[in-house]
Order: sequence, then structure tokens, then C-alpha cells
Amino acid sequence: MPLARNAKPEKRVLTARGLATRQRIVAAAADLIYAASAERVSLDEIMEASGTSKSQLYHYFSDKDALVRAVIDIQTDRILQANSKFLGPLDSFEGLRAWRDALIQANRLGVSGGCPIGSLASELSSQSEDARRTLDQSFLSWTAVIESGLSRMKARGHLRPSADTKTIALAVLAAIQGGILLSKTASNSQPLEVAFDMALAHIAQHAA
Amino acid sequence: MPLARNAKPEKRVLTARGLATRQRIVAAAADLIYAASAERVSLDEIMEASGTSKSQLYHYFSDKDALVRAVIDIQTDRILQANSKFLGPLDSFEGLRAWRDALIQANRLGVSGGCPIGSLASELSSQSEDARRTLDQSFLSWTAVIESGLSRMKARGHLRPSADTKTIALAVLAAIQGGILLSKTASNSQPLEVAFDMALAHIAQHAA
DNA sequence: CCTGAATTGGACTTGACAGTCCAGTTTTGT
DNA sequence: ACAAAACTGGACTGTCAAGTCCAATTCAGG
Repeated sequence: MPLARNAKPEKRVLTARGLATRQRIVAAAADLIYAASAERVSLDEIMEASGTSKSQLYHYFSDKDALVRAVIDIQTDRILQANSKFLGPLDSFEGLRAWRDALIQANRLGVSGGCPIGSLASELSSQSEDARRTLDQSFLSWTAVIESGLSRMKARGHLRPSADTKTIALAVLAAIQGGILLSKTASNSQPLEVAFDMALAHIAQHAA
Repeated sequence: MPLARNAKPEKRVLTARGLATRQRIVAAAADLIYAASAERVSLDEIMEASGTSKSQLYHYFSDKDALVRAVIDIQTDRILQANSKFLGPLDSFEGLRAWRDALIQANRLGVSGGCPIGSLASELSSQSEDARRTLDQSFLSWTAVIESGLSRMKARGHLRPSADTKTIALAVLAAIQGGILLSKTASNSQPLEVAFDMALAHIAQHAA
């Protein structure tokens, strides 16, 4: 489940304490960045929130960009995990509705923040080619998770064999992202609900 | 067509020269912000791009936020105008496809930038309640333009009377926004195409 | 043509922020 | 136990950005 992406050793060895500090930094940075944006969060704020010092930040990350990359990774993992919980065992339209309800519920609680990945994609992908590629991978993984759920439904005979699950999954993710953006801007979960329902209806059009 | 929103006089009187300078500033700021983000564009860059000085910026705008608000307004006007060209006279599914093609074509040319309104919404709506409301209005206006096109199609008998044009319009806009975001991140227009096609199929489901 | 308002130039202030440096402390392997 | 390596503290630097200030110039209308 975890992405094997950040395999490049930022530092050779990490003791248990060092690893804990690193994780504390990334977690604090992820929360702060989710509440604002990568640009608007300063290292000083991350230091304070994580109870660390400048030298610790630069001990574990070569610069702020590297820390932001780690934040992208952790947010991607979180989202894939949350979605896999519903899409992994998916095999019915009922399961799709459960997924829908959970995602909308989660969004209702933190409407103001939007989607962690979506927000980072909007902010960073026109700024750093490196970040853009990483975030593209995140979306691809997310699409793959959706697609595997749809494939399972197809295997179970709930979708026609002709259904292009890959394309459908991409359209579904687009609807979700757009819905979240509009809901965040409207401070209202209706746009996401409406968009998600359209996506589910689109899937239903390929029902066997 | 132009939004009557910014009616609050930032300065009492404006001579022709003053108005021209003001517009030059907003246009330059809009371009720079579209290429990067409001946060990352400095007033110095806007000065240089528009051939103005600090005192001119603060003569026409109380602060950077006010300038950004003017940028939101102009970008909203541009988008509404471009979309109205297709949606105003809309009365057939052919017209919808023409709109689709135009929007996708426009996006292909500037994939890296995404949607000017969408990007600003993602950046600003969690940062300034004022900006959030303004951008919400922008999306509402955009939805209204789409909805009026759908209403016309309904009046012409192309859509069933039971079709909820308002909800459909909202879902369509969500698909567009999500599609643009994914396309920008992927540097590839396919996600937008796929999302837009889903939206058109959704409309077609309500065909008479 | 002349007077007050509109407009412009650009130096200056203040603060914030990323990144550096080095000295000190703790942990790990042997 | 004891070196080497991992880890930590925090002062310091350089840069850049928003916003201020005041004096100079141009313009419109009587």
C-alpha cells in the first residue's frame, strides 16, 4: 500500500528517535499545509507545531521542497488507504454508494480544506515540474484504485464487459476533484454530491 | 455581461489616462498570476510588466488584495464572455459539442495554467473569506450561463421538462473543473476530454 | 493660463523567511 | 567504556517583498 517512491535515502541511517522526529515534522507540515498552502506555511511554523528546531528540519530534509515532497507522499498514502478501504472489496453498486457517502461525509467535516492532493496539484504543478510529475503519479494511483474496483464489478458481472473501466475511473476522479473544489469554494457539500451522483450514474450506464 | 460588482469607487474620479493605467496594471497582474499564483507574484514584477511604479499601484488599489480582487473580476468576465459565446445561442446537442471542442482546444493551448478561476479558487478560498465569496459568485455566474443554455434546449424540446437544469449545470461545471485540474497535472488534455464527455452523456440522459 | 486635483517616480522602512553555521548532546556499535 | 555517528539548539545572514512617504509632474476646467 505505501508508495515505494521516496526510496532515495535522504540520510543514510535513521535511529528510532530520528525516524520519530522526521515523522513528527512531516505530520505537522502536512496539517499546516493542508490548512493553508505550501507557500504560506513557513519553516518556523512547522518547527513550532512539531516541536523541532531549524537544524532538525535541515537534518532530515535538504530544503523546503524536499519536505513538501514528503508531505505529498504522506497525503497520497492517506487518501489511497482511505479509498482502498471501500474500493478494494468493491463488488456492487451498494458498495459504490457507501464509498460516495463516506467521501462526502469526510468532505463535510473539512470542507474548507478541499482535497489535500488536489490543492497541492493546483498550487505546485505549474511551479515545479518535479512536483507536477509526483502529483500526476498520485492521481494515477488513485485512478488505478478506482479502476480496480470497477474491474472487480465487471468480473462479478455487474458491468458490461465492454465497459472501459480505465476511462470511467478517470472521469469519476475528475468529477470528485471538481466537486470538492466547488464545494470548498461554496462552503457547501452540494456540488460534490451532485458531481458524485453524476459519476455514479455514468457508471450505472455501463451496468450489465 | 460585465459584472457590476466592483462598483465601490476605489478612487473618486478617473481620467482617461488614469483608467488606462489601471487597466494596464490589472491586465499585467492577471497574466502573471495566471502563470504562477497570486502569492508568488510580487508587486515589483507587476510594476515591471505593466511599466508602472509603486505609487501607481497604491494609487489605484488600496493593497495587493484589492488588486487580486480586480484580477478575479476580469478573469471572471473573460470566462463568462467566452462561454456565453457558445451557451447563449445554445439550442442543440451540436451546440454542446461545439462548446466542448472550443473549451478543450483553449485548454490544450495553455494546459499548464489550468482554469484562471479554478486556480484562484483553490489558492484563495481557504485563505480569505472575502475572496472565497467572490469566487463563489464567479462559479455561480458560470453555472447560470450553463443553466440558461440548458433551459433554452429544454424550451426547444431537446430536453425533458423534468430535467433539473440547475443541478445538471452544477455537475457539468464540476466535471470541467476537475478535468482541467487533472489535465494540468498530467500535462495532457485527455482527462478534460473524458470528464467533459461524461458531462455531455449526463445531459443526453435527459434528452426528450 | 492658472490652480487644484489627478497622476507619477522612486527611495526608504519594516518585517518575514529560507537557508547557514557551529557548538553541544545523545545514541550506537564494538 | 568510548569513539564515531546520529541528533539537536538556536543565533545569524542575506534576500526579497509589502507598504509608506513626499516631492515632482501632468491634466482638466473655469
